[in-house]
Amino acid sequence: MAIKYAILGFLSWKPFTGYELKKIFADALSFHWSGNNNQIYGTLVDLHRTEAVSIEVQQQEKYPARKLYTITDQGRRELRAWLISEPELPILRSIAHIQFAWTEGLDGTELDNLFASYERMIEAQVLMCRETMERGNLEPNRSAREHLIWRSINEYHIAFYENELSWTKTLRTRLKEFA
Amino acid sequence: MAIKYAILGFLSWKPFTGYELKKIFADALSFHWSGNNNQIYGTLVDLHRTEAVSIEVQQQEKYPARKLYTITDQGRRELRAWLISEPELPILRSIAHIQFAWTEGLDGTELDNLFASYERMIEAQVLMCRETMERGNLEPNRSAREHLIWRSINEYHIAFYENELSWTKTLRTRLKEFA
DNA sequence: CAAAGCATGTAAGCAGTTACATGATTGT
DNA sequence: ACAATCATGTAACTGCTTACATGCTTTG
Repeated sequence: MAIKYAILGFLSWKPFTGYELKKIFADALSFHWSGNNNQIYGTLVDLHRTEAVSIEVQQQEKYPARKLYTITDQGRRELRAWLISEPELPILRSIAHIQFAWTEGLDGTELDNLFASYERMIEAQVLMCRETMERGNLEPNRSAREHLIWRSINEYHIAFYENELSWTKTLRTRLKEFA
Repeated sequence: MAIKYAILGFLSWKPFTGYELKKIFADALSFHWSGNNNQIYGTLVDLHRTEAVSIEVQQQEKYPARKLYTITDQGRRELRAWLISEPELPILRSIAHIQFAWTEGLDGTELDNLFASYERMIEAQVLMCRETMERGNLEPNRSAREHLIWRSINEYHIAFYENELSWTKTLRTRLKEFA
């Protein structure tokens, strides 16, 4: 249940509504959830049930009422306990690599087409990441230390795709010898 | 349903039983499924229902009967169609990075402990990957081209964790300035 | 004598996704 | 007129995981 702590993290910065959190997750580079309602609204209900957050319902004239969630002391303690607990290993899953693994039956052109198509996708992804990052994806920025960490995490994400790209290019070049 | 094609891939190399496939997935570096029964036996039932594989039941004296699965022409066609289809983007999810993102409330020592613990985990993972790879994780090796692809995929996996390791070390060093 | 291996399969559950549902308001 | 934004929530589904269940055999 990591999304629980991702949400608690945002609320430890400042109060948000479910709708806002949903948008944050949908645009985020490094918070990898899709930002679907089920998970966010559900987790918020759960956090409220366990008294990790409190709710303030704000009536509005022109728009539907919004629920502003604020972290409680209990919530801060829970978050802190998680933060100092054993981290998890990162997970990498590359379906495309499985595709590549079983290409023995393809001829040179088919194989190169596959790699070319992959290269284009990764290239587009690198550009998208850069854009998202330059668009200055919202960030707490409460201290130089925090800023360094957030920038490093974002750069790591771009580097991941750039690395994938250069891997693909190298392999593709080397495969030309078999054409 | 990528595991379906991962299994079809292995069967396009040579026939296997469910039990063998399960072990293959459990030990594999680059086929990231846990190798749990539900998925493998279930997928095999499915592949048989759609006539992508045929079953030969082999009675044994001392051990339970085994079902040897062989790919059919239909199965080879399905696999081939998938192989030349649009690849998927690789997925990276690092719960630990979310942990790092919300450490503003930790003091220098707590933060360094967290990073140190992460560094140790990744180091262990790199070693494990190397071992798995050197133990010559089974590989079709039907041609120089195929061998190059498989080696590249394995090396990519190690490089992924090595890259994570150097990222962690760099960030950790830079964070010492804030201590 | 216990643990691991051979070999199959089932049950229960979590995490995450897309799509549906409502209904006013604002922008193109 | 149509789409998007604001704001909440629900339903149905996929993918994947751990754990359970059986029962014989081999190894430590």
